[in-house]
Amino acid sequence: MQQDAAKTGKGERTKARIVDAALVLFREHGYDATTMRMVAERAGVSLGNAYYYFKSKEVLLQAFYKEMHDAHVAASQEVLSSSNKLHDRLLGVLQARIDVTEPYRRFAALLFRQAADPDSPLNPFHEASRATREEAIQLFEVVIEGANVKVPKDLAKELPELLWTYSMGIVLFWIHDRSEDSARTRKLAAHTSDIVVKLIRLASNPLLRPLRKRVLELLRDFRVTG
Amino acid sequence: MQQDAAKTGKGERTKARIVDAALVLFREHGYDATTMRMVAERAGVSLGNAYYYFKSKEVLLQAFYKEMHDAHVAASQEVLSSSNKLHDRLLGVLQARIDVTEPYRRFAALLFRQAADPDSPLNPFHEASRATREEAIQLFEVVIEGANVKVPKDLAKELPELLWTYSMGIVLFWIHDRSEDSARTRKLAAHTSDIVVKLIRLASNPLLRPLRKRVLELLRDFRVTG
DNA sequence: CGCCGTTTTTGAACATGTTCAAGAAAGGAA
DNA sequence: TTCCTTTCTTGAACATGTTCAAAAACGGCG
Repeated sequence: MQQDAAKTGKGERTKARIVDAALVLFREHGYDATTMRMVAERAGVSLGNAYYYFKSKEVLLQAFYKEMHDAHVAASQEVLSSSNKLHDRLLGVLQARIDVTEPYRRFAALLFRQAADPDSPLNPFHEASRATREEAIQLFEVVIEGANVKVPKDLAKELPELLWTYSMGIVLFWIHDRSEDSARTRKLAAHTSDIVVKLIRLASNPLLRPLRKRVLELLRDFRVTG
Repeated sequence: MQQDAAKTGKGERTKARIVDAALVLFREHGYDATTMRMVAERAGVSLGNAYYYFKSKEVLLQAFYKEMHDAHVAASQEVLSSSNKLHDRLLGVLQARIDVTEPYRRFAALLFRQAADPDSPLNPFHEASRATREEAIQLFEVVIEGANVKVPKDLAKELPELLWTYSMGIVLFWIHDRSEDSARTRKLAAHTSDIVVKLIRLASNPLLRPLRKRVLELLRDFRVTG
């Protein structure tokens, strides 16, 4: 059962070639300027063949996001393995994302373009992208687990997703941020992550259990994600 | 200087015909299913002529949004002229929007699709749509002005835009809401508007002035809109 | 009216995402 | 090997947003 490229199913290899071509071209010319014909040609297949493997140009983006996410996780490792302070870890992960995705700001905008369409399979809240989303949320699980904070069980259960949602808010701001090196977004992340950490500490106070319960229930009831 | 249709500049009339055709077709078939050729034909002009007046299909949407907004304002009048309770007024306006735009939920999704693109002229945060945005914000000015609440000056200045932002959040939720008659969004609006009103009261407390100042400053610093 | 610059209109052409019928290749069963 | 089914591949065609050069209509001016 060897996994040699030569042995891998032919289809698999063709598919990989198409993704690779798309990634290079997306990076080089951006999404809009990259045509499916360019992708097909670079991959050495016919136009129709590209569509045999990818139902639309849009789904080719998923490969790009996956790659960005992997890079983000890798870039997050440094902070996550060097500090156990919640604020450092949270802010570090947010900054890592900016660092990694900075050159591809316009792609992030596309992500939100899709996010707005309830029927798009790329919508991060959509069922079809559950896997991708859960992987992203997992990163925030790690952020919390490795931090020296005690959060009550009920909150702990929801916290990763809450932080992910918060981070999506940062991304949304970042998309519109025209400042040099995304300086404004970095500032926003620093400010708000501080507040978020304080809120978590506050919410963990046993005295606030009833209020916390009510708020968490509300959030659960109106959760957007499947 | 009579404004007879017959006397209005020829260009104006053609332009109006195109908009009218677009509105009817958008309503009937939706945005995607309406082609520029259909619009042109219905308007009785050539395809190229439609593009002479409207740079793209997208900008034709603006006319649609304008119409929806006007309908929303009209539908809001009832509550606004019958109650001076802040909560009733705020929730009433939110509900009016749901009532009015319910049949066009998919259009709202398009709005956010554009909102995600920082360069789109339809982006509600964009400079180009400042007029539209300010008109929408104005509605919330009325909501506050007619309510029997005293808010400190510094907060009062920002409040309309804050409420507008909040209402955009409700819209974002609504886009993904598949429940019958948008029931979930209505519930969300009821819950959150209550909280919002309480927060406004709380924030107006003179004792909280320093905190309020800090938060408002933060908001001003990181305002997304122009 | 006849001329000229501007505005409006047209129809054809183009670019590109997507579909599809038909053929080629691959992989087994007999 | 031969035949059949499934998988893969192709190239042409289609739909539609958009552009553009040229023609037509318009509006004043002499």
